[in-house]
Amino acid sequence: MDVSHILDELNENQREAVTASSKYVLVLAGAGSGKTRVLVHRIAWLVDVEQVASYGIMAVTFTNKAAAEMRSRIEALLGRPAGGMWVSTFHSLAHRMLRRYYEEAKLDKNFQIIDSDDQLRLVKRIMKSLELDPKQWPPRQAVWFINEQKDAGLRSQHIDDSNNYQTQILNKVYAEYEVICQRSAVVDFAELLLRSLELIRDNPSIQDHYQQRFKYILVDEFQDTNELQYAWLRLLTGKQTTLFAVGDDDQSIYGWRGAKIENIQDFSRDFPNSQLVKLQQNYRSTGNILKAANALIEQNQSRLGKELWTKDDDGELIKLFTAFNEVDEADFVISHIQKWVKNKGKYSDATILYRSNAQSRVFESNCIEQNIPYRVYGGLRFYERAEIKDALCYIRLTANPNDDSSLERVINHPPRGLGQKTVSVIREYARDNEISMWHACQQFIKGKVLNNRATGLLAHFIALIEAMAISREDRLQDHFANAIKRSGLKAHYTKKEGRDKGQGRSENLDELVNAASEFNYQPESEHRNFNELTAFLSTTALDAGNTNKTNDCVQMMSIHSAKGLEFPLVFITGLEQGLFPHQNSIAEGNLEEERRLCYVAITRACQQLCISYAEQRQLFGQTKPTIPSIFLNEIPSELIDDMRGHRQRWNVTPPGMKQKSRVDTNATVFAIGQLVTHNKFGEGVVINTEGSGKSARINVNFYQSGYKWLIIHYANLRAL
DNA sequence: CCCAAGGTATTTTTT
DNA sequence: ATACCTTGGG
Repeated sequence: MDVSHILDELNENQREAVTASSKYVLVLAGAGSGKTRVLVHRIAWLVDVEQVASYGIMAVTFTNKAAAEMRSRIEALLGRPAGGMWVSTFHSLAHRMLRRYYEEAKLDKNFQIIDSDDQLRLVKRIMKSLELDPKQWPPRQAVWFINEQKDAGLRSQHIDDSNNYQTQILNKVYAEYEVICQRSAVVDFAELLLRSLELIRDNPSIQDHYQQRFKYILVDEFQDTNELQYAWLRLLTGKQTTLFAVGDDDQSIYGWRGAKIENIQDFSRDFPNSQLVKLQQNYRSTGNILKAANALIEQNQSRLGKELWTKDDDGELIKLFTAFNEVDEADFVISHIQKWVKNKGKYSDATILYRSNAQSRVFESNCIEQNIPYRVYGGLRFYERAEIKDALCYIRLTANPNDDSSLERVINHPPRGLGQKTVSVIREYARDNEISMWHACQQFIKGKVLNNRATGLLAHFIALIEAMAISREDRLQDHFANAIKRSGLKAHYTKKEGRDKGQGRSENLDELVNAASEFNYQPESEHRNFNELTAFLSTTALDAGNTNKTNDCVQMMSIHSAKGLEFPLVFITGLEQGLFPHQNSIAEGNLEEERRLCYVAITRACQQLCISYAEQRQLFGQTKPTIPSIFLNEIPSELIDDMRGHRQRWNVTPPGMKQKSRVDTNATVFAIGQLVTHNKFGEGVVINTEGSGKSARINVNFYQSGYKWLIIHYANLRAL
């Protein structure tokens, strides 16, 4: 058999991983070392060489994007569709199992998935009905508690709260939440995993079925698995199962949402006689970038140990820019990008990374002023938009009217006279009688419990949903168009928000109909056991529709969202104590995860890496001096080109600072960044100005005596 | 039912 | 600074 197409383009270690014969294999794949390539080639090896049926292979990822990429690369390498192979996210796989065995999982046939926004709303309502003061008991904290318990595999009944009042209260919310979800026939994200874990664990025949079927399980980004996902994998890994896990402990940056770095660290203990393969040759970055990354991550104590190397040259030094403030920092970054573009490059070569999303503002306004195309990643996704969720809640009700969560959202939206009072009567009645709100509504209409007006309005609402439900048998797009039309949402938004904004919402609703018409329903494979409507609704919950337009523009994103990506030119900004590493992480003692985050950031760069910090930064409305990040000290200075010395000082007002930096006074006009001299304090740099006329003040960072606020009128400053 | 005023928090994100 | 949420008055 000719295996050259699978092995030819691999290095020695990659081949070892792809052809490994051990039952349990852990591949420690450094950044840019060909991790996905190894997974894809491994699967091709199994199918083409070891003659494993596609049907017997399961590949698990965390994101839909990764799953889609993996599947398409597998099919490209095999030269045919990988039918029967399960290549999906944890949640999507769990979901498939639950649709297949909904009865054993004790779920309604038409159960729906709620997203984190729905979950928060639901928890808020429950806490309100339990009369918990939201100031004392923040709903977000309760959501966090519930998800944390589920991720640990615990139901409310398993939790010992006898010694802790706070746990008692939170667990009471959890218990009530479980009841409402079950009655509403909805499951949240963590529930998908927990429910399918319980399904496999409590039904030996089902466990046996999956263990017989999937003899080859492959896991991507293994360092990001949480306790529940790990337990789920172990339940599926039977005596005959081959488990192939790929990950990088140095890139574990999701500890804060439950990822257990221990899962990768303890792999060899939990899976005896496992084979460890390290991929350390990097195909992405220059030598200097890798040296910096290696030196930084070496400061972490708990590591499996790995050092990246490249056949590539050292390349350029890492540029370090010390900015006066965040505006100056943005100006440096953007002008540097301009230079890059003038030379040879494209805008899309460049990415600006930051620790927290709020930092994007300054870069954005600079781009706007200079007419530079840019794109910020990580905003609201399509299916999370309010108007889309509104429409989907109507549609969800047509599939499953018992969904209280959806009913609450739309019963009076757009307003139809069913205000808080009426809704709370319905809610209480449903709760007391242990029925869904939909059933409560029906009983209210028959029983005339409410006054005539409310009864009539309620009957009207019920009739509306029922009328929408009739079109359920139509083509998906017609069903959607009908529901949207009858809901009155478009008119509502146009009236409330005026033409421009309302029109945007209206267009989004049309886009939803489009999405329905383009939906690829696959009853033979992916959507077996799903009807078309349920399949679509599940997709909207599990795959929130990332719009990936690749125009030529500068990209801005948090370091977390940059994981897995690479760019020729990378800026890491805001390297200041408290910002990066973040204050909260320092306080929680999570410095190692912050350092891994910095490692991820550095290893995104292919050719040129620029890092920067500001000497003072505005945060929460206050400008404060900063301390440079300790990570700067951990990068060897011989790798750094410190631009502080040889960057030209401003002799014109930098763009974007015309308003803020100039002061209207008869005295000299000073720009931020300008060098000035003072009779007593000597030379310094203008940091900020404030006020106007004779009371105008100026903030100068003097080289000798530090920061001073001076009244311009009296200070007698001279520009240099 | 809508709007304005005031209080509060403000890391990172996928499913 | 600012965005989000609750609350009170019209």
